[in-house]
Amino acid sequence: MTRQREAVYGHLRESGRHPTAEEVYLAVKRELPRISLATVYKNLEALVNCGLAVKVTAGDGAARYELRTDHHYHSRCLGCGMMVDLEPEAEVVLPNVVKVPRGFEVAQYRVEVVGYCGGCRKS
Amino acid sequence: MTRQREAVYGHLRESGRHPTAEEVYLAVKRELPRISLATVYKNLEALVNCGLAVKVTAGDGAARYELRTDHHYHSRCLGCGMMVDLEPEAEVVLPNVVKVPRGFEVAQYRVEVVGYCGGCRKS
DNA sequence: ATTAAACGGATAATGATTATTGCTTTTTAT
DNA sequence: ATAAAAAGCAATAATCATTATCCGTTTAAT
Repeated sequence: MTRQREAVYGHLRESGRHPTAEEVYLAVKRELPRISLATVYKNLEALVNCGLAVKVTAGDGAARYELRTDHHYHSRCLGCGMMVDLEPEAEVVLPNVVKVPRGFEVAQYRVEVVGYCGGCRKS
Repeated sequence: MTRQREAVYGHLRESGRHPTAEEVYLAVKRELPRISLATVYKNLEALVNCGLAVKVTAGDGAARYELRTDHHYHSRCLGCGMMVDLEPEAEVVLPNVVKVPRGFEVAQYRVEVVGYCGGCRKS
């Protein structure tokens, strides 16, 4: 845990959001002005590898990162890309409701609700 | 519907797979050797815009395309990136099992089972 | 203290996708 | 039928996110 990695981790913890690598970079730079974007990427990857953080690839643009918590779902806004955690109303174990191909080893499953947030909603 | 667009559409229909833009390009090139990768991208985008096809962004690598069908789920192999349709065992209406934020307009939801296919499975 | 390993910073490279440009084909209006 | 306009194509350049490389510096082990 170096100062840089601590700062990256700290931003994930304090922001409580799902920032992109770029956003983490801009935020951490205020504290460590000499940090490089590549360092942020490297430290985010390190945090993911040791299980402290999770990388959520939205698909359209940049990947987003968050601290690892119990399994939950996300909503994603097609307008601004904002990502928000969703609380499950009922626990659903996805691998039980779909037919997984023979021989397929399930590592994880993802559920994402896509649409438009209040601010971006088309009027 | 130009010859090029027809060929792109035809490949999506006949392959029955989830090819990337590159794979569509290579396949269509056998029929229309002068076609350009950019044309394939543009036509894929046009097919998506008019609702004939769906773009499925896996997150790690290139996006994949398929013809629009009724809603279904996907599995994705972390080894080779292969994507396979999943038949639901039971119909689950996702927006009913999560709390969507106030004001959020749900356009679609995605379910993805991630893991390793039989061929890529770690022994 | 000395050597090796890990890390950080800067920059270059890569890979997927999108934008631009000029040309060709098709469509439309006369 | 012919001229003008529009749409589409191909090639290439540009962009964006991410990863690799290189080298100097810090940290850890002996």
